[in-house]
Amino acid sequence: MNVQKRRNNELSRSTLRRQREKQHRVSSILNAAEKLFAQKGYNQTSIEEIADLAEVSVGTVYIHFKNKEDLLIKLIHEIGNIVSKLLWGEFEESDHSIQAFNNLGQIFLTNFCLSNPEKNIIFFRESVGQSAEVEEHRKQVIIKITTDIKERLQIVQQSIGGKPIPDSSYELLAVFVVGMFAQMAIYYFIWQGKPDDIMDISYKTMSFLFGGIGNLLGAGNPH
Amino acid sequence: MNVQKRRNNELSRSTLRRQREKQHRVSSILNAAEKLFAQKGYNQTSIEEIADLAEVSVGTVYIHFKNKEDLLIKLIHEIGNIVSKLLWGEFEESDHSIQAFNNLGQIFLTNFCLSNPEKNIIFFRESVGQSAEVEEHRKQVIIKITTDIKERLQIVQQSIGGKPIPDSSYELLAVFVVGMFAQMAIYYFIWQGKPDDIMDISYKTMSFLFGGIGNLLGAGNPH
Amino acid sequence: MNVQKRRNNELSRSTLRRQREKQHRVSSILNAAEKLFAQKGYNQTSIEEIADLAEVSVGTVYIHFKNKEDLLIKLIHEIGNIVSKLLWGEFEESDHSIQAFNNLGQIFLTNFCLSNPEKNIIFFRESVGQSAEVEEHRKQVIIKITTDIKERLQIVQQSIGGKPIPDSSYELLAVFVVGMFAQMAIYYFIWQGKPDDIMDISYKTMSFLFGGIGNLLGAGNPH
Amino acid sequence: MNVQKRRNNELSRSTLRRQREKQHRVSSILNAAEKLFAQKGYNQTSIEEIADLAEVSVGTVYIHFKNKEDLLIKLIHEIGNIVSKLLWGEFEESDHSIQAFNNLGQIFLTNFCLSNPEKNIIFFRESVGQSAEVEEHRKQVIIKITTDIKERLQIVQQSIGGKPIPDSSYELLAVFVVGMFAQMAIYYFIWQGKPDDIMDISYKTMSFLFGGIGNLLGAGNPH
DNA sequence: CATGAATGAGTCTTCATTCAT
DNA sequence: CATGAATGAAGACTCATTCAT
Repeated sequence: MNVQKRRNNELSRSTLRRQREKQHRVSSILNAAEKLFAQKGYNQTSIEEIADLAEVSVGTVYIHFKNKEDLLIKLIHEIGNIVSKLLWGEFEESDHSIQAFNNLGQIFLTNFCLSNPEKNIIFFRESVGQSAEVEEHRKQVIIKITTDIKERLQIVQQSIGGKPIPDSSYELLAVFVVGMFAQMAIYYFIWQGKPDDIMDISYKTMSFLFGGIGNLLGAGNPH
Repeated sequence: MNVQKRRNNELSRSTLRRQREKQHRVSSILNAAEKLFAQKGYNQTSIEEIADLAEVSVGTVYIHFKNKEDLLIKLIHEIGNIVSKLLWGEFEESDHSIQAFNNLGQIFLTNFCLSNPEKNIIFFRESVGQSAEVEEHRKQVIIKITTDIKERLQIVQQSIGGKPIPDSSYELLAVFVVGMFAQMAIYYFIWQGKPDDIMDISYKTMSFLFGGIGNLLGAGNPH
Repeated sequence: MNVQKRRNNELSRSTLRRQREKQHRVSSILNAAEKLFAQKGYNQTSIEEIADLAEVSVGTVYIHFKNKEDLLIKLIHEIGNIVSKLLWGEFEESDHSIQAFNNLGQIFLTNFCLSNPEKNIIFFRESVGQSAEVEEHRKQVIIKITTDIKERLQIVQQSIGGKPIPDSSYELLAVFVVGMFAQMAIYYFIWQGKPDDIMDISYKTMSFLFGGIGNLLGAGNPH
Repeated sequence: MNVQKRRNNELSRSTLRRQREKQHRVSSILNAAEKLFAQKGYNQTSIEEIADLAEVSVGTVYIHFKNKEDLLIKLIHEIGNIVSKLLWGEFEESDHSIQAFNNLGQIFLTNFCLSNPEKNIIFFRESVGQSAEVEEHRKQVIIKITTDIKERLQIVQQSIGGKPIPDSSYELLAVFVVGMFAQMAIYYFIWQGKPDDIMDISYKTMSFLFGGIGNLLGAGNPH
């Protein structure tokens, strides 16, 4: 093995290591930001605190993120992706029946709100009322989720052979669903410690939803 | 009219005028704060800007309000009272029937969200994600509204002779209602300019609600 | 008694009352200022607090005193006069002997430092390090006291027939005396609660002084 | 010299330079504060002015000092150390005889009051009557100096074989010495430009002191 | 790429002083 | 004279961002 080759190998190894380290650094910073934003609030958290908790320097934060806002925006999208995967990962593999919806509520409440209290706080509280830039990204993520729900509702409706209704009604329904779950996330998981019985709430939520959807879609009682 | 009497009248007039002026100043400041918080955002608005718009000095703001936070908190409670009066003023004079609920949605969307876009923005966006103090007051107001809705739901349920259900179910229902309307306020009135047809949305919302409530309360189809 | 006379009488009475009230108001304000300056410090006391404690309005303070500084300056001169009367009132009626000095130390420590802790604090702490204006007045008062002491020392020296020494030596002696008592006022009465035995300290102070003066004036042992 | 070694040297040099620069910045700021506090007064000096004079930014001042008060406190301790070194540096190397005290007065007046007019003003005027925090540190420094003097007096007394006297008498003596010199610092060096003849004053001061101490310690006439 | 000291614009807040009533 | 609400200049302090090493 000649010197050139050895060098190449070394570069290769070190490049990989650097990429790993870089990825690790970015994660550290995001995790630190998430923890502190949730704990102390976005405005009350300084970049220095984030850097300290992530065990990097202030300058390093600015290598990987444009500015403080950018940290929040990245967290918003990260959380949006997690929620999307959580909700649709299972759903896509299902029969797209109306019953498949049954699980989504419980998954959101258990696997998101309960399991990720800090993400919950950031998405439903700390990312609201900051700058126009942050608001824009939050809006995109929520509209994405709303649209996803709307499309699934349409699929389900078609699968059960319901009569066609205007697109705007599906949108409205999706807005309702998002609002209901957002409010539960705030009311039960941020303001109160956590609800007594998630399963019960989840069941009742679905019961409410089916009744409402059934009435709105004019498909009679969906069970 | 003798001198004594005239003097009394003069005192009375000047006292009244002072009170009017004081009230006017407080209102000016709150209006200016409301306008600027909605327009530029709470964090991006300085006390000096508020004072300028209200045509008072910076010091005067601090005579009537403890600090910047206090302005936001006062606005939150003011908006909470407005919403309460709007919703329950009419309802109390009604027969408390399930149909009386019909109007509430439309009133909220038309007389609050549409008529007071700045109050809407402040309550559903700018007052979120600030300090713990602000959050506490926002929480109080929303819990108040939620509790009010819960109690009305119970009254209506009793009036139609439905079978008794747990208190927590009414609370859950109220949380749903608040979440649905909050999300409509944000989605249709802050993010989009305004919905095409408020009447239609309002009608569909109630249809959804009746279906959902009916299903959840197990009272069969309420119509 | 005709109307005119009655009126005159009334005016006279009311004028007297007014003067009494005015004097009372000025005293109230000065007392309030003294108490608060000593308690919270000059810089940490606001005119509003002084007005509140004196049970007058903020505006009234400014009728009787040019500004906040003026309050402190008036207090400085008031205290200066009290100290002067305390020290020289008795001394003037004495035989101006060296023994007459004996009492002065004890009078200062007991009748000023111990009896007027607030005046002590204001004169030796709160009136120092403020503005050039305040400093100027404090300087005047202390130089007045220093000069008084110097003159008495000269009188005593003459009365015991000591040999003449330069004027500057008397001044130096007076500076020492002022410094010693000022430091006792601070050290024992402000920093420590109060000394264990004022009589003992007073006695030793005089013993020290007599020894020092005797040595400096070259008059041998003064007893 | 190989590369490795050069690199080490470079690191060493840059680290040293940084330390020098940091030390230099802290000194610049303290010097600027000292000059301005003495010239305009503590209250009349703004942080911005200090930063300007020190040729650093406002933020840099806050990197090295907690707040404005902290600047004054650091100056107080710095001055306290300078005075201590000035007084005891020479004394410790002496025979601890009563004559060794002779120089201390002159050293203080010449090498402190006359040579450091700004430090003199800060210690005896500007650091008085500010906040409780500042007062506490001033108290500590003066008590330290008083205790040092007291201990030296005891040593000298023992060295000349005087009869034992209570500890409190030494303390009182030390308080006198501090008070006399403090008052000279203020009277002659702050209020008057400077005394005509420091040597003469210094000589007389010691003469006074010896007489007073002699009398108080009951050791007879010390010459 | 990493560091972290330096920057300085930006803001809230205070409070002595004024003046219309 | 008395009042006390209004004034607004002044200043301490923060912290996101930069950049020389």
